[in-house]
Amino acid sequence: MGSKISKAEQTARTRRAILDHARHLFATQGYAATGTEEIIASLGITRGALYHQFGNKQGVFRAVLEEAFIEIAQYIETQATQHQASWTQLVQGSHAFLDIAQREDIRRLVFIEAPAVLDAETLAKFDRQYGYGLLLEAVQEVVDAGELAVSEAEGFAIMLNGALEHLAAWTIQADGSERLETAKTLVEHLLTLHRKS
Amino acid sequence: MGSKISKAEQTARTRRAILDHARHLFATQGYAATGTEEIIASLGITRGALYHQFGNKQGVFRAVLEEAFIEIAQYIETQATQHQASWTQLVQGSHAFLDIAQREDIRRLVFIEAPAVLDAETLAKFDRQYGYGLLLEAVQEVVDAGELAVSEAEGFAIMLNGALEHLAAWTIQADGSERLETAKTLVEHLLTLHRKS
DNA sequence: CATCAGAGATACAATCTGTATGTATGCAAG
DNA sequence: CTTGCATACATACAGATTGTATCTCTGATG
Repeated sequence: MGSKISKAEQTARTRRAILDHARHLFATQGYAATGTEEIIASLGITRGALYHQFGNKQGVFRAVLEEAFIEIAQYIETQATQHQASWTQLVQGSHAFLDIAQREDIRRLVFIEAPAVLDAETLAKFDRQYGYGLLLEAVQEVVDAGELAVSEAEGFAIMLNGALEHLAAWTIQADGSERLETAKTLVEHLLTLHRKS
Repeated sequence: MGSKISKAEQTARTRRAILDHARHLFATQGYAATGTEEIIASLGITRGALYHQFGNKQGVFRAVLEEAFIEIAQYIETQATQHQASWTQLVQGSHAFLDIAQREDIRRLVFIEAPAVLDAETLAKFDRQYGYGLLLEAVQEVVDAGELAVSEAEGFAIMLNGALEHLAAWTIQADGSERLETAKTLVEHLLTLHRKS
């Protein structure tokens, strides 16, 4: 009958409220230190709604993490596709990764909490879809273009991925953008050294 | 007076038993999924002993982790010091890292669980003492010897560290030693490219 | 040998997750 | 329109788990 909001709208609002608050808590306190009670506090709902929408606490984290991953992938995609050459896309994509990883919440969720909270399989799926998978594609294209002298594209992409991740963590430990610039220089230099002459 | 064992011996046995069992459980099930009750089960003691020796569950993990870190550092140290040249030490040390990281328990404890369980400060201390800190020293020596063309030794060490860590995880995902050999080749190639001509 | 400190056991309080059950309402079919 | 039902959510409860407080026992020590 005549009601304020539709059922789908209700669901959407509830999920959004939970996801937003849970993300903030997971990113600031960590997964283990955040209770389901705390997540729904001051949202005007009970734990029943949370369990109905997400199944369990891990389900909430999985949903939160996927949104974080999507943000990463979208940002990098946006930055990289502003260039034509596969080489430039790889370099700019790497820089974009370092930029987006400056965000504390993303780093904490994706690199600190996620590996311990989710099983390897689920995490690998996300990583293939939004993380390492995209990097590998970018590397492969440069290799196919004959501009990168690497024997094993997969291993090289893994190596680059690890380098980027740790550099990102390093840049946050100090304030100012000096380290971020240093990191970008180091990565670009590393890629250049592997460039086919 | 005349008793079976001394007090110090008693403490040592208790701690060792807890550390061994806890390490196995933390490494196979993860920290969160392992209860203190489960840790002391079949050790002939109660949770009281565990809390007396380690304060809390996190204290047990911290002790377990430190032992794992020490094993890593010792193995790498042993392998690296078999060579004289700082350059060779860096290369062989990197290879040694990949070797020791093949052990599933070490990888799980140090790279998956530790970042989520311990606070950043504690983890950083361990890393400086047994992990990244030693790598940085090795890099610095090569730089000082004028054989490495890097502007920022610290950043380069971080980058190398990340590359090694992810490569190690990658080599375990498949069986056989092909990936391990590939990883070693990739790292050595990376270092060689940065070598001062 | 008398005392004390350390090791460990026991019992309890406080959380916290997940589930089972109950209720109201949007929505679709007749 | 009304009847029926599935969905969304609330409530109450069971089970498990961490940490602490208290008590006991026994080496170590002067």
